[in-house]
Amino acid sequence: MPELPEVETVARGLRQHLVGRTITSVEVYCEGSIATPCPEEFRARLLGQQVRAVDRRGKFIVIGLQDSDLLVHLRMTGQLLVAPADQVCSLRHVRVALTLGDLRLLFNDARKFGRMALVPSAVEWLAALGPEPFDEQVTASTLAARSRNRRLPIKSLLLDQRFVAGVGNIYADEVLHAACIAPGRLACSLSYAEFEALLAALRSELQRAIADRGTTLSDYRDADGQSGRHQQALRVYGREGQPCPRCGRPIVRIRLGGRSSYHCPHCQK
DNA sequence: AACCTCACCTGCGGGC
DNA sequence: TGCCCGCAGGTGAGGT
Repeated sequence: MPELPEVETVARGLRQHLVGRTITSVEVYCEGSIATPCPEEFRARLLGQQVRAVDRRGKFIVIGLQDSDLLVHLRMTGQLLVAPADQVCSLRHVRVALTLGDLRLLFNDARKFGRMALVPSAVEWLAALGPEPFDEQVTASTLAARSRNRRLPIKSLLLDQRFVAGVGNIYADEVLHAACIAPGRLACSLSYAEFEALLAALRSELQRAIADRGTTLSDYRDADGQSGRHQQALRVYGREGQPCPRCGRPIVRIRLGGRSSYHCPHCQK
């Protein structure tokens, strides 16, 4: 579920609480939630490490330690929550818990899709990820060039984390609506002007969602357990049958790449 | 190589 | 009330 704006919000909250603290205990309740290394090594290597920084890359949270990086991907239902270490925990799906002095960092994840990975270098581990949408090197020209031979729906390309990092199903639909582009259009068929509109929409939609601290449809919470408020600003996602905010005609849901896609067939061409 | 589908899990809401 | 079905924001393995 969490996409770039939600992960950014979580990372900011974690940064505030965790930077400078030292990991004093590690509890792994679900071994499958650790991608690498093995749980024993994961625990041993984390103990005593001080948190240097907390960042985001695409949909990954990067917790920078002294000699390694702890990566967290929340996938659909993952949450990273900070709570007082002495507080009784009422969460039902805690997979990993780290104690840092008098704080506890809880990785809660109902569907067990999320993963933690302790790696020597986040930059190397995430090298295959595409550029951040706010990176200056991303321009309408570079997007157009990289789409030239791509005969797949533009929405599918937006969801490909190697194309740009951080876009998921909700914001892909919102961005395409803002840019007046139909989700099923083949990527190679977009004009230069459409790539300009797409990039502008990508940046403004993500920025607005970050300002709203993300979209909460069900599970998403920030590091302090708070919901986002961008769900009220969504224009198409989840709004099948409701009027398009731009032209008033009904929003339509289609199936694209196995996922629900919401769009306005009248004003998205 | 490029693209598509499905499996991975669990929970929840709607229909019967 | 309770059961069953379909659906869910992400990703990558495997098939075409």
